[in-house]
Amino acid sequence: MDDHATARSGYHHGNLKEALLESARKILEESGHSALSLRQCAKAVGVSATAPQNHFGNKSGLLTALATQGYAELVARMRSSLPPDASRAERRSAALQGYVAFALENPALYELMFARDRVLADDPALLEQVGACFAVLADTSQELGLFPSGDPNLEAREQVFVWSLVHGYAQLATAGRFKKEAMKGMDILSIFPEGNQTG
Amino acid sequence: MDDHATARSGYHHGNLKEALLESARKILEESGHSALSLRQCAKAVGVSATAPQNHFGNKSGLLTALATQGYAELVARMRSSLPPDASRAERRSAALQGYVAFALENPALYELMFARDRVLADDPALLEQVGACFAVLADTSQELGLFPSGDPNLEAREQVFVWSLVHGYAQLATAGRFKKEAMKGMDILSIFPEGNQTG
DNA sequence: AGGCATATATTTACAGTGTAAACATAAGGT
DNA sequence: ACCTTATGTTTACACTGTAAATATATGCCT
Repeated sequence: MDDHATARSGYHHGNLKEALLESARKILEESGHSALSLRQCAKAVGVSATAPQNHFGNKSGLLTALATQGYAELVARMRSSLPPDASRAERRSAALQGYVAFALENPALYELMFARDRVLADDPALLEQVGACFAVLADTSQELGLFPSGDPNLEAREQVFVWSLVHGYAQLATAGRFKKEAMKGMDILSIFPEGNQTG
Repeated sequence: MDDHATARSGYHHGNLKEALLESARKILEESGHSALSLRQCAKAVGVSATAPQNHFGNKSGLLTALATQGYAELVARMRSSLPPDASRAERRSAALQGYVAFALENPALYELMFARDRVLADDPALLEQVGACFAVLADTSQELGLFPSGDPNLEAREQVFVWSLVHGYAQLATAGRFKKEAMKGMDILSIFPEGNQTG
């Protein structure tokens, strides 16, 4: 009958995989990662306790799918609302602000995206999105003017610098490690050192 | 009889708390956080399954104690082998290198130290060590020469910058996010922009 | 010394969880 | 129609955290 989305013929859900991801995401941000279980997701969707196994194999599979989704959204956030003729410095500012905004809006998911153990690190779909994410950062990391221009390893150095700075800021901010009174009017752009560009 | 350390009168262990911490640490680094359970720690020490409850209350208590221990070691690492008359730039280099070295040597513990959910964030002993850790970073963060010197918020800006850069680098490095071929001869100092100091 | 409060460790019990295996039901292609 | 596959269910089991009751040692007080 209805060939898309929330088909429900009683026995078959019709869109269970995405429904499970959605409820998993909700549980994760609302109740923290310790409350996220396959069985709770199943119950929230109204399906048997072991139904998620058919779609994700095991819990790592679900978490991997969540992380993959997270990276895709992060990339979209970094690219959002950018005029096509923006300068590299403008693209960098937009990407950095979008990156941090995503982390602050989805702290539990963001933590999962960088967790060492919970996710299948060599999942192809995940690797693809991770690559896309870091490609955006790499593109915007050039020509910082912070390192000696004769350096043969200049590009790599600039990339590592930008990734480290923005990830560290994002995670420390979401973890609440910075004192609030010192953070007034401070954001990722205000701690980004000016190179020798005009900006 | 023996009033210290590994006393063993059959029933009472004598040093169970530290023994549990030790085995927890071992399990964490050798088998990952998913393998770390109170029951496994108890079994490793040769004690009943619920004995850890007497010393840590619950699992969060054990993880909090682990994280506290981690921060203490991190501080020691940052301060290690520094001549008392070292300049601020020298202290900064030593602290940054010690910080990253600790993270690379204890990746699972380091992740736990910045986890959002697993640890009792307001534990006094933990807060004390966190404070000590950040005090070292704050001390070494001054006079970077990277931001306008007239800035009324200069100190806070410098601190946030240094914490973000070193934490981001440490976590991305432990997570293996940097491509290996680009990392040859690159470390935290080589991505630290030179200010206007002599260094 | 005896005696009692406390700390430390055990046993038992129970609800959640992940996961494997066998089974049931729907969907699709030949 | 029939078989194959995909999708859900049921059942079963081992492992985990945690509460509660119990047992054993330690320390202090008189």
